[in-house]
Amino acid sequence: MGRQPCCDKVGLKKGPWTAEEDQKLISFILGNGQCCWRAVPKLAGLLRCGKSCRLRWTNYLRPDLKRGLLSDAEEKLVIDLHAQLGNRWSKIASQLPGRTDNEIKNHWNTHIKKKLKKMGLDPLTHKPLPPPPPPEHQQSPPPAGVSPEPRPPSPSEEKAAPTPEPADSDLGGDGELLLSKSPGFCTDEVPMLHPDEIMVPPTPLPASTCGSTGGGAAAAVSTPTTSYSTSASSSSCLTRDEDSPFAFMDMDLPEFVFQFQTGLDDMDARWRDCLMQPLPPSPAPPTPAAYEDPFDSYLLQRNGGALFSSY
DNA sequence: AACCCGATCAACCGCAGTTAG
DNA sequence: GCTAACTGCGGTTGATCGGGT
Repeated sequence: MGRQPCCDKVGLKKGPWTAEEDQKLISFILGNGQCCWRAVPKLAGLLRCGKSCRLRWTNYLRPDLKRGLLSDAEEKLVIDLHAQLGNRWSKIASQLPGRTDNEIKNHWNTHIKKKLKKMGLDPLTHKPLPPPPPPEHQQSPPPAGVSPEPRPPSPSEEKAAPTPEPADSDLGGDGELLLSKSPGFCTDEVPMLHPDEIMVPPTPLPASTCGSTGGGAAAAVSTPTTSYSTSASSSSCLTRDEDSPFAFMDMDLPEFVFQFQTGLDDMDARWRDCLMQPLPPSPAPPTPAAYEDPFDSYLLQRNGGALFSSY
């Protein structure tokens, strides 16, 4: 006999996560570290399967995530990596600190694919597309031995796309990626997280500073998922990329960021404490004025008016 | 104002490899 | 060594949003 089932699928919740669920998950992981996802839902009091918890954490709640559109450099890197790795999104994501495989996959499918096609490149092979066939009323079958290109590949074809096998040797040798030695955080090598390893967001700056610092990394954090529109007012001058309080991890740090370093430990404790607080029975939406404390203000801005994101 | 449609992205599904019993 | 659960990955789906008509 093997192990116990990871989760009995009966009675488990599906669909978008609520703020309360997020808080429970964050609190649990902050308090206990990241381990055995199977046990997480039970211990955290969530009616989710461990898989769902892991996904939510790695794709959305993880504090080191850099949100927002990929920069040009990142996009170039993704294209470069895809040319060598194919659809190995997790491998590609591991070369882009703060990005998830899901995010890159989505970006590829929604942006990069189109760009490459516009440029006349096959997104699968990264080679020039054959010229489009002259328009015909009825497409006649291609001659024997001739591939009816171009056409969108079926999923199975895409899966079997000519992925240059990098021999999975960490791209060493000739196939070594110049950019693969980035010392950044690897998303598919997520270390065990402990509360004191969680980066703490710096105090937000007033909205008036947006754009003037060139960073504004902490000015506001949208909580996407089901609610990224809710924080529009507080983050209107920022891109989502800039929204993340953790976005500075691999960026040129705006000077003001360093001003917060000294108080970081204290903030860490408060971040944790705040997250560990049980939700009030019926949280009254606080008014912005009620949060004169920078940290509370951060939470307020992050979630567009609530300590935790409104859904 | 209402509707349509394309774009976006969080979340789910299912598979494969790994590992515990 | 076998079986079944666990974990991670890639593909796909569906809800939501915003722009156009």
